[in-house]
Amino acid sequence: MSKKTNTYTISELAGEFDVTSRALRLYEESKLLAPKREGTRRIYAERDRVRLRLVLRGKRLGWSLAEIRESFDLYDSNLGEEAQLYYLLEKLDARRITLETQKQDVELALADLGHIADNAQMVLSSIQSGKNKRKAG
Amino acid sequence: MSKKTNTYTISELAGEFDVTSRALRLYEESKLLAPKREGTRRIYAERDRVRLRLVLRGKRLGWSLAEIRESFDLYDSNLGEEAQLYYLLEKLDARRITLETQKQDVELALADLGHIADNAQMVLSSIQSGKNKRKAG
DNA sequence: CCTTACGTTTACGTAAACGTCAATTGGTAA
DNA sequence: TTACCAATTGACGTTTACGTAAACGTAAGG
Repeated sequence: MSKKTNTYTISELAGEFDVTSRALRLYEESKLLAPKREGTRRIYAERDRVRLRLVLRGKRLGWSLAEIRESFDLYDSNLGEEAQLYYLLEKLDARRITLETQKQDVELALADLGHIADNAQMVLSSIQSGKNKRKAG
Repeated sequence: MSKKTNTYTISELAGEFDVTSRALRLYEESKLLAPKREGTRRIYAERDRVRLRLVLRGKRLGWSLAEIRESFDLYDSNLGEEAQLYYLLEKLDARRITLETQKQDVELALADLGHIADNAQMVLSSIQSGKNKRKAG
């Protein structure tokens, strides 16, 4: 059984995720990606694709590149010493709290949209019933 | 029964929501707030507080001030003509879709955090049981 | 060999969202 | 009146997240 060693050029990866090559280079400079090199050219592996997926998810959540980097650090964090574990758990909890808040915010925003949409639907159907009356009359 | 006509100065409002006065002036310039004036001074009413609350919620969701403005426009939109209603419903649906995506993203991020935390907890408790053994031995 | 496509680094530009003065004004307490 | 405080406008600075252009390398195809 051979490992899957799919690789991608910068433009392939950029195309697949609909970002620019410039962005990928920036993410690398920001320590979010670490493609191998073939001479001077970047060679992206599956690991980088996974990372990129996480980067874009972070962006959709409104995180800065630095915050995304921190989230990677949490994931890769060294679980050696007890103090470090407590520190990690603290940071995880802080993130969890803001995510829970964000979750509520999303729910509220969705509810608001729903109310507006309901209202619009009502107005719309009253307009259309008016048309039907004129047709029938 | 008299209307509640609570008003606030800029620093009161800024203090309550933990933003700077500069930010409030920027939000006004961005048409997100519209406080009355008493001479040259800004007088914020309940309506502005509500708006500000929504602004901050939008920010927590990662929206730009322009996007927040758009959301206000959706809310205040004129429901006069049929075409406008369809337009409105389209925009509402677009927002709903990105919010649903964001909701999933939040869930995924929370799940990831949970896995890391679980792992850390396991390592931590194994460290602590090691201590107990040494204590007992 | 020449062109074309794709990639590289370096450098500068830009829009958004404020922060940070500075100079000034208006109201109030002493 | 004077002194002070909060507030105002205006201008400039800053950070983030890229966009954009210049100048160059490399490999493939005609």
